[in-house]
Parts: sequence; structure tokens; C-alpha cells
Amino acid sequence: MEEKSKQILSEHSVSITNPRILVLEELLEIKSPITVDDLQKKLKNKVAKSTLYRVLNDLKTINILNEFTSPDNTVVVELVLEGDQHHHHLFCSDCGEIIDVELSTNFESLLDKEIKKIEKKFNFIIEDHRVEMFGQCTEQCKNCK
Amino acid sequence: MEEKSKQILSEHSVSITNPRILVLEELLEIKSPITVDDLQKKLKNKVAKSTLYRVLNDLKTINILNEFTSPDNTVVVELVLEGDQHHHHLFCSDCGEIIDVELSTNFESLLDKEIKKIEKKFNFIIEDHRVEMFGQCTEQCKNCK
DNA sequence: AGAATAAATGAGAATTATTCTCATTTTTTT
DNA sequence: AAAAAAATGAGAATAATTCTCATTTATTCT
Repeated sequence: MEEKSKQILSEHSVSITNPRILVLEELLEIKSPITVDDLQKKLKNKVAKSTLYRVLNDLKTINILNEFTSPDNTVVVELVLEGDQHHHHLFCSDCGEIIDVELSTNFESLLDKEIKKIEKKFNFIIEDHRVEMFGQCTEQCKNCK
Repeated sequence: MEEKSKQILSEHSVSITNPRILVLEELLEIKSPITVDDLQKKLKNKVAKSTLYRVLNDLKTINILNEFTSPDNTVVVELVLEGDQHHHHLFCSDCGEIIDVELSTNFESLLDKEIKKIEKKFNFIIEDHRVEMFGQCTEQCKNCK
């Protein structure tokens, strides 16, 4: 993971530093969305709080970090690398888990068509979209048991 | 609008107070999503900051306030009354405008089917969903000209 | 309607999340 | 290896939201 992290940084012409490697390693490790707060806990004593925020902003700048909020408006981040599958999110209001969800390609293409209509109607250029789903996992999720 | 506001409060068994009426009047007036900060400015000197937050929480409790965040994670609220049309949001990264968007009923029913599949797959009960679209309004929007 | 009770408000303090500052350390360039 | 540039850590500063508590307003109960 350390090698992969270094590679990612160098591919994006970002200087290779320890905090950046540690943050990337962690994000590669968990490979799913995580709140900034939880990420901070995982990196406790390894990366200063201010540095963590700076590194996250760096990753946003080079376009490999997706940032959004959970239903209670907590900020959540997730690494998105070149070639990763386009996906959406499912939020559990019981345990707070956030799950990556891929929708069928058929549905995605219908959504694209729908979006083209919206672009015309509102005279907009739409670059991105998100589908978010909210509910409760029924008992057997990893946090809820 | 004052009458309407009082009616809304009384229908939800919430005591009728001046700050609540003022906030509701404002939200009824603008009838589109607004950031808490902008709302605060509009109510300047009429409702204390702490009271505004409290009233917004009251409206959330009685389920007539939709709260979400814009792409830069600013909190946005919007009044959603009984019978209002289900809709989604379109965000302009140039001017910050947030537009209510209704998708075709055909598309919504396909989305519902897609969601049923997700419920099965992840053993979830999904209660709500959102489609968010991000882009730029092309020149003639009310803030951008 | 008026007194008694309960609830809501305003002002500012407290808390939380994030950004900023600046002296020191690390990385990159040469 | 030295010089220049960039990043880091620690904590101060800022912004958004919640909390506290004395006072005011609304509701309930005769």
C-alpha cells in the first residue's frame, strides 16, 4: 500500500511526504467512505489534525477524493481512483454505515437521458450527478448486530 | 402568508410564536432552497441566531423542512409541505443557485424499481432517495448575468 | 378574563469542525 | 551536499451550531 500511495502521488506530481502516504494508505485500506472524524481517529498521533485537512484538500485538488455529507451533515470522504466504477451511496440511519452502490448500466443510461433533458430545460451544463438512498440496514450489518 | 404560517403551526400542534411565524413566512415567500446563512440575513434583527436554529430544528421535527448540503457543504433548507411535488436539485457551481427539478414520472418509477433491487441486495429498508445534479447555468440565470 | 404553568426567546458562552499562522522540518532542485 | 521550495505540527483564529439561563410569551385551568 505504501508503494501504491507513492505511485499515486508521483503520478499526480505531488511531493511525496509521510503524512500524504499515511492518509492514502488508510484510504486505500478501508476502500469505502469514511467520515473525516473517523479517519482522524485511525491516524491518531501519526498525522496532525491541520495536516490531515491539508492533505485531504490536496487530494481533492488532484481529483482523487470524493467528498460529500451524510444525512446528519457530517463530511465523508472516499478515494476515487482512475478506472474505479461509477457508484452511488446508501446510508443507514441506525448505524451510520455508508455503502457503495452500483446501479444497473441500463438505469444509468436512462439517468443520463433524463439529465440531458434537464440541461436543455434549464440551460445548464451538468457535469456530475449523485443518487443517494437513505434507510436502515436490517440487523446483520457489521456495525448493527 | 402570516395566516398560512399560523395554520401550518397549528396543524402540527406547535405553539404559535412570532419567530416561528417570521421564519415560515420567509420560507413560504422564497419557495426555493436557501442557505441558513442567507435565511439569517433575510431575518436580520427579527429573529435571534439561536432562535433561528431552534425554529429550523422544530420544523425538521414536524417534518416540513428538508435539509441538505450544497457541493461546498453549506447547509441548505427548504420548506416541504404536504402535497408538494417530489423533486430533486440542480446546483450551479458558478453562482451557487439551487434549482428544484422534477424528473419524469416514468424515470421516477424506474428509480423505484432500481431501489427495490438495492433493498434486496443489501437487506435494507430504503425510505428516501435524492438525485443531485451539479453543473453550471449558462449565463442567463438570475445571479450570473 | 386572569392567574398559574409551561414553553419559547434572546444574548452570549460553549462546542465542534475547519482553516490559518508561523517557526521548524522535510523534500526537491541544482 | 547546499540552497531553495514546499510541507508539517502545534495551536490560534474563524465559522457554524448548540447550549445555558434569566426573561418574556403562550397556553391551560379555573
